[in-house]
Amino acid sequence: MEKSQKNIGQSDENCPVRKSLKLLGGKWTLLILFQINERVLRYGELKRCIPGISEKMLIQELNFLVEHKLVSKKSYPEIPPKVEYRLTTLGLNTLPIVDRLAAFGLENLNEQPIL
Amino acid sequence: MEKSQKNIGQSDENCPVRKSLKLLGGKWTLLILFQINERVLRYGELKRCIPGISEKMLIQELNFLVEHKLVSKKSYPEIPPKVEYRLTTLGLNTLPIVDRLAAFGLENLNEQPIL
DNA sequence: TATTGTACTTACTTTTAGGTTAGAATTATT
DNA sequence: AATAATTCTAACCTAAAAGTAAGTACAATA
Repeated sequence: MEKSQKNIGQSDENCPVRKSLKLLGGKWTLLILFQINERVLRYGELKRCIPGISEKMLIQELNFLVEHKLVSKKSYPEIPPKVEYRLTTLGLNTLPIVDRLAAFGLENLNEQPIL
Repeated sequence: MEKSQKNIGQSDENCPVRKSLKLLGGKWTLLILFQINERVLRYGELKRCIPGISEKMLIQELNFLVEHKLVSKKSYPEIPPKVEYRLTTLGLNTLPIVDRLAAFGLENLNEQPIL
């Protein structure tokens, strides 16, 4: 194989799957994006949407998502505080991934407690 | 809200996204499925396809994938050993997910070292 | 003045994932 | 007799991810 030839089927650091996974591969990441979806959700609502997540993890993930421009955040100067989260355009672009994930789950992981 | 009403937008343990993530959410899982794809690959080839993975992780993941019926394994009684891996029907069903992941990476994570 | 609601923050501990290194098995080759 | 080739195993260790629990801020409300 020549040096100049493309490394077909080789997943180096520039592999798009790897890059996506680095951004979206967290335990809660895609689930949170899925829950926000096309809605506008307050922090508390979101928390109720994802039973089992700890406040720490939720905030941590949300900060990460805002930092990486997948989610935008709007705080209202009120007491008690009010904060809204929604997907950015980039965040919306992840929805096809989550949709496939959901479809796979529905079609292939019915009932059976696999793990 | 009535008790009998569906918990719309609520991600409990039966949420298909959560179930899929439980099965496919490992660091290397989707990448390995992506690499195998529609090919038939020997262990060594696969290893070369995924620079950076350790032998331990690769074997561990492959065992996991075989155990969960996403990948099938065929050993030839030869010395030195020869083992082939390929996707099962279930494994092939995950490819749309990886495709979306790849597309997202290509379309949104160009060049910029985000992480 | 005590309590409630909301969105966090901090410190600490535990769990899990992942990495490293070495080695086993077996036959052909040098 | 040593080496290579290939697929895997086992022991150990570290670092990152995640969980737990408590606390903060501030005004409204009771």
